[in-house]
Amino acid sequence: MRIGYPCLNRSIGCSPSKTFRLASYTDERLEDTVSANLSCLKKILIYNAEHGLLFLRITSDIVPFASHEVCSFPWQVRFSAAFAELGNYCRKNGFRISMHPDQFVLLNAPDERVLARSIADLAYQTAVLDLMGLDRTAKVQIHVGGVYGDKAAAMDRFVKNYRALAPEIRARLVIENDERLYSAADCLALHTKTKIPIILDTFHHSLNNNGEPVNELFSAIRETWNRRDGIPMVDYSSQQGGKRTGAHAETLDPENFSLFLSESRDFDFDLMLEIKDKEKSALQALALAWGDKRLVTVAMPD
DNA sequence: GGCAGTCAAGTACGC
DNA sequence: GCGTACTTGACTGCC
Repeated sequence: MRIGYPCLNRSIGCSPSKTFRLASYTDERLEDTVSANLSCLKKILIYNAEHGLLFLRITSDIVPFASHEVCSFPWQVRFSAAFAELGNYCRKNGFRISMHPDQFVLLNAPDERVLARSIADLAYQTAVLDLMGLDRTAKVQIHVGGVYGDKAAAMDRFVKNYRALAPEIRARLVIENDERLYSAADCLALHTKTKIPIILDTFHHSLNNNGEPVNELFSAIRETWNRRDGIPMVDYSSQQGGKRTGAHAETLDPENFSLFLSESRDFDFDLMLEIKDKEKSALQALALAWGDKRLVTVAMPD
């Protein structure tokens, strides 16, 4: 088990998600922004190595507008050496890496223009991981998509569109259960037709489930990841008190987290903490998990 | 410098 | 029909 957090680090004084308005796009602006974002990403990786946080989700904004038609800059060529260096650092430190396109990426969209934009974005995120030279344990995670008034048809469309993807995208793509439309059971049904690995989001599962016993679910999910995909990834969060159901917690709930560790003790996975205070919660989680036989560590964290 | 409004993108849901 | 929410954070114009 490696423990990590998504996208941003609030302690180090830079953001890897710098962007700009579409209206102010220029090649120069893009080049400067990506350069700054990659330099910040390097700082995050160094921080993570120093603190024993070995799982990181790279922000989709690392190359702003990368999959947009406005983007005419050959960023893959310009930054190939920088991406390779970041990837080397990840491998050297035993990091697990993921990316998570946002809610606009819909592989089962009936509208072909939406589908085309979605595939372009998947190609971009796949290219980032490929440029970093990461093996296929580095994943791009998406939700199944919309229902469009006919769930069976929407799932069939997912299968069809998934099968038509380029092999390099399929090698990285994984699906995650969401809190309203597609449960873990729905994802497992899609797995039987596509062999796509499944990321379990435990918080979403608590809001949208079919009453599965935890052990059965972890067992089934584990079987969707083959050796080349690495051990499963799991997203963890908990409910923020006083906010709408489904709102992610601002800070780690130690009691809830310890219970989660205990309930999942028979299963190994890499764990992403989707808590709003980011690395702070991840460090707390690492401390709470300390001594857990699953934990991968490089050194005792500070 | 600080603030408020707005920002590429899609869908579903509650009012 | 419209506003809101989503992993939300970051940019921009105005004071």
